[in-house]
Parts: sequence; C-alpha cells; structure tokens
Amino acid sequence: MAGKRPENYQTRQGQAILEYMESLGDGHVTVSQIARHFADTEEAVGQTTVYRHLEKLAAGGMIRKYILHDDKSACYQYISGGKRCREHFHLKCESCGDLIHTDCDFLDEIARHLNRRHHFKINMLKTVFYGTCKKCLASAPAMARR
Amino acid sequence: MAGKRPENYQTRQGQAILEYMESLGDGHVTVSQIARHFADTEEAVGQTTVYRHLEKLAAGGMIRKYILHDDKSACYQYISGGKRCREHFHLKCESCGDLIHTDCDFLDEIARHLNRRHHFKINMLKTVFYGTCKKCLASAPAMARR
DNA sequence: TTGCGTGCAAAGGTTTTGCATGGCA
DNA sequence: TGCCATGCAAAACCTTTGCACGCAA
Repeated sequence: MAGKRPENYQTRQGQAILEYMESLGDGHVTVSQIARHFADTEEAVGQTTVYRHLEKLAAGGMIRKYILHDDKSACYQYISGGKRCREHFHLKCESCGDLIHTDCDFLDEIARHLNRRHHFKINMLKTVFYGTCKKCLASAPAMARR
Repeated sequence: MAGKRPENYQTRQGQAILEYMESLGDGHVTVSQIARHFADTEEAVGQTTVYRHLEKLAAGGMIRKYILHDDKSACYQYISGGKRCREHFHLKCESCGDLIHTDCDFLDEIARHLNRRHHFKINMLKTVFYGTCKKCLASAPAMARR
C-alpha cells in the first residue's frame, strides 16, 4: 500500500550522506567517522542530521546498521545489492567486518521453520548472523574465546 | 599453574547478585532491572558493584552476557550448571519489541551448518533474528511497517 | 592486619531531544 | 507559503573510573 509519495525532501545533506555511504562500497563506518569526513570536506553536515538520516536509510533498507567487536558505537554499511539482499542471509564477521552474502537452501529453511514452529515472521533484510569468518578463524587462533 | 587461590572474597553483595541471577532461571535481565530489584528489596547493592560482579561472573562462565544489536543496554542470563548450558537464539519482534529466547534443536543445527558448510563460527551472544512475533502477527494487520 | 570489595560521585562516550531557524517543493 | 529538515546545545543513557572507607580472611 502507500504509494510512492516523496515523504522526504531532497536536501543537500541527505544527498551528501547517501553518496558518501555509496562511495564506501561495502566498507563500514561509524557515525564519528562520517562526521569526521564531513568536517574534512567543505560539506558541512551536523551530527544530529547524520544520525537522523542513517536511521531513515536503515529503515528504508538502503544501509545496514551493525554492532561490531567494539560495541561502543554502531557502524553502517551501504547495501549495494538492494533487492537481491531481501532474499538471502548475511553473515557479518566481527573481526574483519566483512559481510558475506549467502544463498543457501538450508538457510532458507530457517525462515520456514521460524514461521511454522515459532510463528515468527523473520525479516531477512534486517537479520544478520554475527560471528567469525573463515579467513579470520584461520589467521587468529585466539579466536577460541567465548 | 597457580592453584585454586581464594581470589575473591565472599561478600553479602556478591552472594545476593548470584542468588538473584540464579533465581531467574533462564530469563535475562539488564543492569537497570537488577538495580531496580535491589532497590525494591532491603538488600542494598550499588550499581557499580552490580557491574563489577556481572563482569566477573561472565568471565567465570556463571552467567552469559548478551549485547544485542539495537538494544541500548546489555542483558545477562544465568547459566544453569547441571543442565545443558547451550546458548540461546533470540527473536526480536520489531513491532512490540519483545525479546524471545529459544533453544530449539533446529536452531542449534544452524550453528553446525554455518560452521561446516560456510566455515563461519556464529556468535550467538550477538546474533538476533528480527521479525514479527506471533502476537503481533495476529493483532496487527498493518505490521508490514517497522 | 592486609588488601580486595563497596559505593558515591564524576567522568567518558554515544545517541536522542528541544527548539529556533533554514530550505525544499 | 507550508512544513519538513537542520543543527546547536543540552539532555538522557549506559558504563567505567577515582577514591576513601568497610569488611572478609
């Protein structure tokens, strides 16, 4: 429902933030890093505005919000795949920050299971599995932490 | 090395905190909930002390600390020694905000699958499934929103 | 007696909110 | 012109730290 109404004005700040997130590819940044970026540039964007735009972009599925190893502050990442990402799962490595897109039948079953056995309708766009990726497991033996 | 030295004194506060965590079974609480509990009781326990004990208990494997994505504060759960001390999966309802914990066998399989097929070691302390819970599915027709 | 445990207060950080002003449509 | 967006400052929060005193061993 709800047609494609503008809902939001197009502003210099909003555009600057989206473009910056896009320019990072699949890299991730924290709010303070974003703020620093705009401080270094001529584009002035207040941090309150950054927070508010990130929230909207995350709600709209344009970016994802993560909590990494240092759970002090959240970090954000642009979603390039857009639509396709609604249909598969994501594994986020807490060590290197890599996001792994996974198309796997077994993982699809999870959604069915949650639905049938737990009556829970999963939101695949937002759900992310946190953990340690293959690369990091191989290179960091001390990853055996709890 | 280093034998089993005392290392920690036995104090009223430490005992009260551990007993309270134990009394919750597999429920989870935040620090503020714990503080409120002691405020309601006659047992006075400072919140600094709560933090410091929770940290020790978590380090010692007596309790589990969850830092869930999108939650402002950490929550803690007692680990019953006798029973299986498996980690739980968490389902977070985006509609009502309820956090549902479950240790369904099928969900445990997910961890094995990710490990074996994707070489990904999942961190269940941070992973959360987002979606809509049974209650909200039944009562809210317009739950497609956030 | 020794030295860890306790808890008040304050610091440190991130995120949110109030409110007057600015800018898009 | 109407309203949302902006951004400064301040508030709200969670968590950690400093320090003097208390208490277990």
